[in-house]
Amino acid sequence: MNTILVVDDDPHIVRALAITLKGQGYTVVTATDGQSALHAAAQQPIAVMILDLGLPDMDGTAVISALREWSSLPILVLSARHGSSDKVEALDAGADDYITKPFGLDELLARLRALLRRSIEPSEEVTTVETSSFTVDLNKRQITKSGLDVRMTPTEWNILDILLRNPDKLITQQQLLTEVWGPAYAKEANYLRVYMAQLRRKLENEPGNPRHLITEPGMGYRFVP
Amino acid sequence: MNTILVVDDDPHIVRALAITLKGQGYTVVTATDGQSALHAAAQQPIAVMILDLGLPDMDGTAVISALREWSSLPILVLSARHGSSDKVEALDAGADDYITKPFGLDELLARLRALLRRSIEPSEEVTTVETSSFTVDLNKRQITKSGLDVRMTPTEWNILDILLRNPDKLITQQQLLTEVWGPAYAKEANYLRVYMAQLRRKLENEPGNPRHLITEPGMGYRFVP
DNA sequence: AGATTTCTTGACGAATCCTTAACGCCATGA
DNA sequence: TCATGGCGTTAAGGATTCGTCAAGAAATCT
Repeated sequence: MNTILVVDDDPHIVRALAITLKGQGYTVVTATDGQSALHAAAQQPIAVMILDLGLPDMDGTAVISALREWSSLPILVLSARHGSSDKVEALDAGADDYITKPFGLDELLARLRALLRRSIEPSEEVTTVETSSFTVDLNKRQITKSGLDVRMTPTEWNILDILLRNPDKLITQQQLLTEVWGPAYAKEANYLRVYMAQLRRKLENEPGNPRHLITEPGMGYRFVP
Repeated sequence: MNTILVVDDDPHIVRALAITLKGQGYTVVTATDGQSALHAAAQQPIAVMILDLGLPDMDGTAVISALREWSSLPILVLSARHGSSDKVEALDAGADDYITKPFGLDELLARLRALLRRSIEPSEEVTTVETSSFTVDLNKRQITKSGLDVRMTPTEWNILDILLRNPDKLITQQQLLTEVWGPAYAKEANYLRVYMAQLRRKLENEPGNPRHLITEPGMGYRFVP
């Protein structure tokens, strides 16, 4: 189910929110400062982030800006500050909604639903990709090659997923690195070389002479069906 | 530019909002009741709808539900009612945001920007350039010439990208050199000669007699579709 | 806690790309 | 006619990037 990331420095609020959200059927992940919030967002796919602006280690808008460097997940801001300049600042930094404390739980949940409703749309449709040497079901995360199932590690999946959802499109090394490892790793092209080799060994008929996972020297990689 | 549809039964508010929004560079369309609002939304592409809940002819949530039957455009609700049940109702009917009157104009504008930011994404620009001898998809970075894919090196692509995004426009050698190699190389016209020759060999039917990648002696180069 | 899988890191030859220089062509003007 | 300057073409070296392998660290599972 959808995973919500709750970020607040007050453990009471975090626990109360977590209980409420779990009661609604969401999966909940928590953080109590900006650094761990960013880390948590990079670890797993998050559907919506609920962010308190008053964090101990860094400014709330700084968290938003840092996240927006590499992610477009919806952000719902909680804040005790009613000043309109705070709202404008947070929204323009990249937040999607802003509620002031104290707030009604039912309103929070309704706004959450509104954000989730939008973020569901784009996926679907392209669920299964077929080539001459392998078949991938992107939703079930299942790969078949000549009748046999192929297992992928999490990192391998992330890379493959990006490439397969953009057939024929050149994906920059930077894009791949920031999407999979985060913006701090944008120059570690080693990783890509290692993982592309593994993907080819698992998927291509002739790993040394790939026909679907193509290298564009100096630029990036491309999936050709 | 983006078109905003303002719906409110109070003409004063409509006019005030319209003036403010136009001042921000938006195009504004107005309506004072639910029926004409739905009609206006059907007439033209609307980027965001700002909707007052207290309309004379029909309930505000009814307008939202009716609109959501066929459109997914972002809706920002204005309302004098502070009750959380009103908010939940409107948001669950399909609204994307909810502000209670009285509201700060700068907050309204910030929330508007947040909604617009999200709705821009899906319109992936179809940047594909076609000529009599080759086809280029600038988004995918893919080039086709008589059915076959053509590969480009990073430098070749940088030059081609600049020329193709400015059809019929003369690009000086300085511009190309500074964009691709940096300002320190602004006088190394050798590079351009070498790379233009390679581009022509890969793209033109008669590389010695180019029809699309034209030299303007003493000045620069020009792409002619 | 131990075992297994996964991730990170470094090094090397091979492949690719960039730079540079040399030469021929053509138009212009002395 | 010849000299000059800008442009096109080609080829070779040196620099960069890529594929591959292996081994230790970290994370995950049992």
